[in-house]
Amino acid sequence: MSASSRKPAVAPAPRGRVTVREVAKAAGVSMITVSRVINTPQQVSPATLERVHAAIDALGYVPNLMAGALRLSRSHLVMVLVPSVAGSLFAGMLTALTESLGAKGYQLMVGQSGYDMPREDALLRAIIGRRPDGLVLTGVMHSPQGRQLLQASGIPIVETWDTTATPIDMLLSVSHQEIGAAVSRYLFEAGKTRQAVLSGDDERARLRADSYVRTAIELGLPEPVVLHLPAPTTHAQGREGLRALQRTGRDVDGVFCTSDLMAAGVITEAMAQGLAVPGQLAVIGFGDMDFAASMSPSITSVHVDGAAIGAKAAEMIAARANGQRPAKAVVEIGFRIAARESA
Amino acid sequence: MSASSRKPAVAPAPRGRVTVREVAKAAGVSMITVSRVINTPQQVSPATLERVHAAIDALGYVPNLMAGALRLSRSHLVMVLVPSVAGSLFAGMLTALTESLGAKGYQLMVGQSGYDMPREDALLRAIIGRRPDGLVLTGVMHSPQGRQLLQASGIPIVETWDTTATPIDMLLSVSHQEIGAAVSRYLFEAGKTRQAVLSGDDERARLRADSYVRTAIELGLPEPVVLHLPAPTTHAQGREGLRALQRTGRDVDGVFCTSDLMAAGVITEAMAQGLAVPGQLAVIGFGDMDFAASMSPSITSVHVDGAAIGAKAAEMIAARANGQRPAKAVVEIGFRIAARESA
DNA sequence: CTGAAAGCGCTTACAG
DNA sequence: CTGAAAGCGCTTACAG
Repeated sequence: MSASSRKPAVAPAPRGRVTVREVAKAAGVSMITVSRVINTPQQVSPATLERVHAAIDALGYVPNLMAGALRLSRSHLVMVLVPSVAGSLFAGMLTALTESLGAKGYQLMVGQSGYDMPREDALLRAIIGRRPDGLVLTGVMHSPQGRQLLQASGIPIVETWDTTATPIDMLLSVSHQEIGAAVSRYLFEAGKTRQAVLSGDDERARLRADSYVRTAIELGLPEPVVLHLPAPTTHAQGREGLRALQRTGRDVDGVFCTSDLMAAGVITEAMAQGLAVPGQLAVIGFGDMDFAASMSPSITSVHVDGAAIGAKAAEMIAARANGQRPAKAVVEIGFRIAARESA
Repeated sequence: MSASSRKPAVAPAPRGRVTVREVAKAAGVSMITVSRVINTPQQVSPATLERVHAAIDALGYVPNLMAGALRLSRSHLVMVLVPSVAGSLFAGMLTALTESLGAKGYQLMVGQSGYDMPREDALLRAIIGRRPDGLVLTGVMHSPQGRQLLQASGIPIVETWDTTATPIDMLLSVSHQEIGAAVSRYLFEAGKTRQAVLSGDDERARLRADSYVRTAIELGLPEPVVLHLPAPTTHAQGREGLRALQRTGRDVDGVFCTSDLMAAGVITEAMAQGLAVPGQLAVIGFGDMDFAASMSPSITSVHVDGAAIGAKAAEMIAARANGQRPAKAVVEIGFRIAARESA
């Protein structure tokens, strides 16, 4: 008895699912032809095309994309890691990514990383293990182990919403340091000299807050009061934050909030107390959420073009997947302060 | 020359990626043993374990999850389709799904469907093609083709955030009809008899709005004014919506907004006009977003427990993936009106 | 405790 | 225009 006549070494996977094999049998053609009908129909005669399509419809065949991906080493999958899908800060980027990638034949898989870039390998391995054709990271990866794992994977990677001199691969750079400095200067030019900052305790918000403080000092102002609050920051934290600021006994005439939701909370609290905004208290937010322009008073906010980040990231990854190197591996995204009523 | 001595029929996939083969060679063991080190380490001797781990680390090996999934017909992937990742209405569900599924060894893939359940096959085929171990749909699928494709796929499916007598598979039921009716009654009991509704133009918002209108009529009130606005609805639409309502010339003392963001906009506009809320105009929102409780006036809003939906969906899918049938294929989620200052 | 062989479902360069 | 065979990277029941 030859070895190959043994009972199959492995129990077959649960049958019943339709595969190319069943379609081929039903249409009276080979599996190759079925594959061609799906991928390169121009190579198939009209009559065959019709027979195979009929079989596909009759059997409800949907090709297994994982098998194809394995064969071709192309998953047509791009992953993006955001701190939280809850916050709307990255909504513009996610929408642009979905649409730009969709147009290029990729699907987007959204993962949540929490508010700090994960230092443990687990999440990274789960990502690399799926062999995405690209990976978009919100923030830059600092952990040497993480960087090495990603670099070794060969996956095209775009780090964004932050900046670094040593990107893993490609970078869509946003300088929170410049943002913090610009906000302090903006308030200073508006005559606000007693500055404070309500900051989320995540890495990038801290960068904005620290730079804001440094700049105020450079401008010769008293050192701003800083309050750190757990990210993701909320409207309620804005209200409570203003009260906490007041409890410090320091007189404050301008507050930078590292999110618009917090800024709205500060304004709500200020108005409830009868404080004039911006007269007695100027407020600047971050993110330029939809509601910032439409509130009363409208909220002055730092605008970062998330849609541009998404579109650009999609482009870079698609280019790389096609074997091209992008024109530039590092692109500056920039920001602007949308000046409105609150400051 | 035998057929098998021909040059390989297919160009090999881009090499250089580390596979079990390389690890096995480096550790001086078989591929099977490497697989065991990763999946069932208790079956491997300590000495071998150590050698293989050393090889894995040295080579930076990360197992290809797609290959494993293909072999085992288990992707450990669950997909969820939401109208938009931008809106925060589903944030609680997404967070709960991510966490509950993560604890069970699944990864969540978030897809955007737009504000109506897709009628075209394209998206559905992209989903089924990935062979997820479960699928969570925001809303119910009406299209017969879509229903059939999904049913035939054999993928455990949870429809939610809506209700139907004929679920494809499992259902976490939310009745927008009951919600609309409850809101109209709530306003009526608060003495508001000249009711209006600002509704998104998506399917579920329409259900709430229509039921609200019917209920007001049943209560003997004049037929409410209805304004439909493009989803996803915004703060700015709330402000403009109130003005549009006023332009109809109808006197209104209670408005149901099918999102909290719109409700906040209506309140902003009312206050800008010097209207007392809720005295002259009561406002009720939907979604019970974080900020609803913290604004001033705080916003009365319909609360649906999204986190419960996420956790329950994860549980149902995991049970089904383990071959169990869930205790109940249909579970009522319910809602409550969080009574606050605005109504 | 360790290994050989088969197969998950697909696709492509070559031959006819 | 159509088909045979090999192989993408992994895992498992059986044998030793």
